[in-house]
Amino acid sequence: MKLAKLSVMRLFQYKEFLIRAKSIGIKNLFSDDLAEAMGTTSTQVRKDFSLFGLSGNKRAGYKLDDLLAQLNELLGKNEKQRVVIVGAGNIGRALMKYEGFYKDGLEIVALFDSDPNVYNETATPPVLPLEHLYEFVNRNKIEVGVIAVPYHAAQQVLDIMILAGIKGVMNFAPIALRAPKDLYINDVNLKLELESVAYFVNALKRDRTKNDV
Amino acid sequence: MKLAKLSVMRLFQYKEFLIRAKSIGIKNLFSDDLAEAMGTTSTQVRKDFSLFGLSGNKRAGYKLDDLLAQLNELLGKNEKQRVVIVGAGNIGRALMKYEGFYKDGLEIVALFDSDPNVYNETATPPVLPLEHLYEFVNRNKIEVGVIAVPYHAAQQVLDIMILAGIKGVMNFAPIALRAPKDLYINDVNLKLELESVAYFVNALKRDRTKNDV
DNA sequence: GATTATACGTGAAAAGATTCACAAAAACTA
DNA sequence: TAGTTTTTGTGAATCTTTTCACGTATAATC
Repeated sequence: MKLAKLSVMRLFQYKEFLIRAKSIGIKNLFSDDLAEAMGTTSTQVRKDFSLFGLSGNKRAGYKLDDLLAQLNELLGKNEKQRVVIVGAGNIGRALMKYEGFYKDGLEIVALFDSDPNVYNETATPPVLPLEHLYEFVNRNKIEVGVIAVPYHAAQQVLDIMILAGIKGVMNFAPIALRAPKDLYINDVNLKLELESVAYFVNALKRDRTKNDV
Repeated sequence: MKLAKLSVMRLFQYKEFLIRAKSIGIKNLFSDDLAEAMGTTSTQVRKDFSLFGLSGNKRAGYKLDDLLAQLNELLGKNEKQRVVIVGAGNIGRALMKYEGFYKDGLEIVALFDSDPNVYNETATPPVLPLEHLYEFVNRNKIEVGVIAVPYHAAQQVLDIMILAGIKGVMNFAPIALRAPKDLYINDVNLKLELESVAYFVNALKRDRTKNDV
């Protein structure tokens, strides 16, 4: 299957919305309703569905339960995915504490750090010494990892992850990591995202004042 | 100017790399070096530069100091941008504690929350009651805000921000916000990002086993 | 049961982003 | 200083994603 990354991301969002819609008793909906809720267009919604073979009923739209079942099948709700986080700093701990993961099949099973002051083997999830990363991942067959360490340590951590069998990484370190291409890397750079907001605010302001003249 | 969002984001990343390169004594470099460091191509680098009128020297590449000066000019390093964060939960506090912002022109001037237990007016940045958001933003002419509240509160917070004069928002709430189109919104959905990693790991695995048969 | 209205599904067109290909400028060489 | 090499800068081509346009199925109405 082609990796239609943006469509997949939207499918997850549709799913999220459908779960909420279900919880308030909605049984049927149209692509327009989804589009409206997601800030996109009904065509986009239907195109995404079309790409992945999700279908509804002409004239009557979609049955929420059916659609949700199809999405869960497609997005793999049933396969629980265990995740390790490396770096127990601000971001690592924020992710750890986020309760929303579990119900969607994501389980944070351990954090790792190089600072002995933060070790806590009895917590859930435990915070373990970085030296145990390889063995832990390897033994427990973990496939997804989060890198939340300073940039100078990130490549090193990734190399261990790869050796240990990790197949997909969410990377918060602001650096381009080297990896074999069968590893899936998702870079998330929060500073960059915030900087870009500041930039566009300024850019739009400049634009506006220029046009006023 | 056209909003070439992806190019702008890359420009910020080039800048980040240049700062590091400068700190280890590099004086000149080629588009190839930048590309290599960023995991992209030299053509992409030059195209980005071309789009924004950044130029170097044929055959001799780029003088690091010149390039950095041009980037700072373009990306507005000099204009300090003050930011408020609404929501003093895990993500809000993680951002607050991140020290990397300040040196790049971003200053977190206050957090806001609805929970009296987290108020702390004397801290830096202070954590203030949500009711003060409008007045604070309005009085201090803040233009950038971060929404790090649960999804059901996000629209309400945004509405206040808009009234108070905010022009750009980084939104961590997993919901499509309604806003006039002169407001710049950057949605960041961490759960979605992690879910998608898990999805692609599974998808690639399925693919691989299928091809092995 | 025939007619009509509505919303889906999807090729085709458009828009947006990346890569190609090469002319031209600058530095180095002899 | 003439010739060669290297790297930039950018139109054109390609690839990707989104939007358009419309045929078709289905529910509702008469």
